[in-house]
Amino acid sequence: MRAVPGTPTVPTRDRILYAAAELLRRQGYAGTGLKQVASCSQAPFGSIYHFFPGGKEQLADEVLRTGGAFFLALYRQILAEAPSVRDGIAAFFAGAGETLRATDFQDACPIATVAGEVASTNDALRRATADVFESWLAELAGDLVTAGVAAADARPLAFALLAQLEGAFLLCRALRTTEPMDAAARAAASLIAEGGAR
Amino acid sequence: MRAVPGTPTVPTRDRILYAAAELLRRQGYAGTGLKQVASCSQAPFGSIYHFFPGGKEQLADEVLRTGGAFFLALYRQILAEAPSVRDGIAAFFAGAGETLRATDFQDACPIATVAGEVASTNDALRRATADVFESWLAELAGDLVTAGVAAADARPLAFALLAQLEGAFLLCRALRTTEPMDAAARAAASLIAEGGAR
DNA sequence: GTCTATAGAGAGATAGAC
DNA sequence: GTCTATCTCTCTATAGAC
Repeated sequence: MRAVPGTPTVPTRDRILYAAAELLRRQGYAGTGLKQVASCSQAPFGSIYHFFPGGKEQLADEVLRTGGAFFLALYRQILAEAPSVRDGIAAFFAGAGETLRATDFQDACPIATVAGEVASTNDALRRATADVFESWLAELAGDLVTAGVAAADARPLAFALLAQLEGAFLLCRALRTTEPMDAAARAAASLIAEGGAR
Repeated sequence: MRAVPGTPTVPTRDRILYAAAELLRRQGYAGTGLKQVASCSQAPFGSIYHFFPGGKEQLADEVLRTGGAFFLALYRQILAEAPSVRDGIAAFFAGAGETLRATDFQDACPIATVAGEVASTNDALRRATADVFESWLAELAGDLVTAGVAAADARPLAFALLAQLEGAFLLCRALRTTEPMDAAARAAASLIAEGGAR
């Protein structure tokens, strides 16, 4: 592809990855076709197989892992700007609700929809989602320990907070309200306080 | 169909509904084919369109609503056998974890996988999932009020408990552990106690 | 590397015999 | 009501020209 001088061009591979990420998170794995990925990314169909020889599964695997890493980076950024871990997590829940509203309830968790679909149908992709969830959990549990939560309590509390977030994402998308996310945010704050975090 | 004398026969329509429910909850909407439903229910393919003239969408709609009603009945039964609302909800979370283990992490929420898929892609089915979630929420919030939770707090608390359950279902299926459900159960108990329920 | 055409399988849906 | 055959469409994947 020839770029207009001075216009930075997004590489084809990245365009494919980005378009696939959007489609997968909204429509799921089985519901997203590679033809649709090609048209949305403005890439020729053959390029998908050029850059992802493993086909749909390889593409989805990379989408899940890079999407998971991106979401983790977002979390880290929000926490870095917050005065405390408690406030940071509260800000993260608030931001999730705002994003839902701003995107007409389309942009929620980048991997949840696919995770539900592949958990019992595709073990390679199931592992990808498990790796991502584990990476989030480890980060969150570490932050909770930093905030003063007892080491033995940090992992269960992190699981509860992550479950609260994921469940609220699903309910908000289904009901088209942020009421569940608001309730989840309050519950999360309560659980964190109960856990003894500063 | 001719039944062996003395052998009660499950009606074809019910067999289709039941098989579709199992497949949809494991594989999702786009991932489940009507041919597969026909073979799993031991029904001829044409019978699907005979009993469900609206095709796949009508079938899925009925599956979601009847599955939701069945799950609600299960919840009611567990609560009826428990000495208190608190104990009943705890028993429900415990039962969810046992079912996950007993079914190799396949039987979780009857509608969550489809709910995630259709939230942004099929408004009729999205409404079906929303109606089911709302029915569960209303029941749960009512029980919390009965247990002594202030009326204004019951609905947010019910949302948080439902989100806790749904998020834990997803994490358990992805990670193939009941650790998230155990953590969710503890968190739920803590939230209920905080809310002032007996 | 880019792009098109097509193979081969499987989907949802329908028609019509029995 | 039961069951089969088939239509049309779309999917993943591949081959091969440029």
